[in-house]
Amino acid sequence: MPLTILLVDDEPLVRAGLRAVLEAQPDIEVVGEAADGAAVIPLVRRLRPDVVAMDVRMPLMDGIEATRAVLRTVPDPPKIVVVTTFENDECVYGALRAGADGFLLKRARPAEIVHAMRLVAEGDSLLFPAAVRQLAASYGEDYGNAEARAAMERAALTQREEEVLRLMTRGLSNAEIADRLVVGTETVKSHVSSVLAKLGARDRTQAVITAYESGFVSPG
Amino acid sequence: MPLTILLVDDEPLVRAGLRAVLEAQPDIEVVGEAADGAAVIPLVRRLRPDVVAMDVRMPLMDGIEATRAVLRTVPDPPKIVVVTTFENDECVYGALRAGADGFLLKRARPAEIVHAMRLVAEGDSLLFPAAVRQLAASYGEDYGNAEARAAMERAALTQREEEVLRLMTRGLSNAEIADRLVVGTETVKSHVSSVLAKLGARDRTQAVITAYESGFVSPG
DNA sequence: GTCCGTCTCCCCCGTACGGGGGGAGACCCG
DNA sequence: CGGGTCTCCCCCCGTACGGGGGAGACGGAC
Repeated sequence: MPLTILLVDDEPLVRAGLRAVLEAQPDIEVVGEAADGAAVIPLVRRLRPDVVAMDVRMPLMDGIEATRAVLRTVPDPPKIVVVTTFENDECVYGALRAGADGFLLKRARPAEIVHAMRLVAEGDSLLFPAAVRQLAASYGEDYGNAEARAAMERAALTQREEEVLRLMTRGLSNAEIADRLVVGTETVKSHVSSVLAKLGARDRTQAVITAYESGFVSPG
Repeated sequence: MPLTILLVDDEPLVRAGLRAVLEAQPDIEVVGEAADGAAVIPLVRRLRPDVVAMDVRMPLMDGIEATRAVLRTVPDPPKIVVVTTFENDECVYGALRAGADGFLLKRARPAEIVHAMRLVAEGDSLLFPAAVRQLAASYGEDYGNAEARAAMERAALTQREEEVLRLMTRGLSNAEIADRLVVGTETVKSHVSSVLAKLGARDRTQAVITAYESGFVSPG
């Protein structure tokens, strides 16, 4: 039986290209296409492809959400290969974390694309060699959401404010932070207020989110 | 001039082993050793090694903190190779994010270790091939803080609760969530309350933190 | 049929939170 | 010296938040 593949990409041109490349192989069959992540789950359920080639950047639901959704909701889910244009696309990382089995550059040569699909279908996770270095490099840059990182930089928090923010990201209340820093709660409140103002956050939750998104603190 | 290396590992045996392997090479010189991350910065400043071989798990200051510290405080910092025992060591990921240039398994063959040091010194980031797959697999497992992940699993949130939590992690208020889900704010409050109860969180901020730490949502 | 879980909505109530002010001492730097 | 920044403290005040408790509707499980 052939290797069945579902293509998910908002650009018809890309889908056509992938289809052409893949269907040139006698043992590979493109069983369906979707233009957005939102449409993926029912298609996967119905078509039960071996592999989903998933674009990361799509209008309604991006590849990361879609990957997560498929893996959570579909029993015995297909392998998922994330397809992207840029080697250092920050989304790739999120997709891998969401459970993608590999990723692939759009500019890869046809033979490489075919090879990647076969490898993944066989259960091999892969990180495309040319991109591994870029991926590693992006780690070095202290990965994070670009806007959030910009917000953190613009913020230019003082030492004390950074300290307070860090404690906020541990889930401490103002009173607890005051206790920890051996200052009054009113002092903490004033620090918190300037942190919120500088980060453009409405409340401490948004500030903590920005801290995570910017890489100011990292999960784990 | 030789390739200079600083060894950082809490186990003398491991340091001895690395030293033996590396110094067998005529062009490699181990210029120093440290037993803990806390001692690294002054040593790096004084010895100015080309590469630091850094254990991830150490008593006082772990390899992640140490890596971050070195890269932040030392001008023109050395390359840092993270050394670990386990392929799926969760710390590895954090170290890479902290700016490590590569990682290496302790069980690697001597030739591989030497090769890795040379590669990194030449400016090549590397992810050791045998470990790449493991790393990718660990992505699939949805990397995150173990306790937080356990908390998320124990929580067993309903579909709606997950949805609400996801919107909380976008920084939305109860009213905004209600608006988004087209339900009443009281409904949202009730969902939020059960999310907090299930996650053992005191407030929405702590819930969002757990969500990030567990990998329920990922920065980026 | 009954039971249970989920989703929905409602009430009251206390408080931690956050906004908006003002003010004071310490420090560095031009 | 004055200006700026950082730090800390205090006030009032409104409200979003979270706890507690209750309840109807739907669905699936038994």
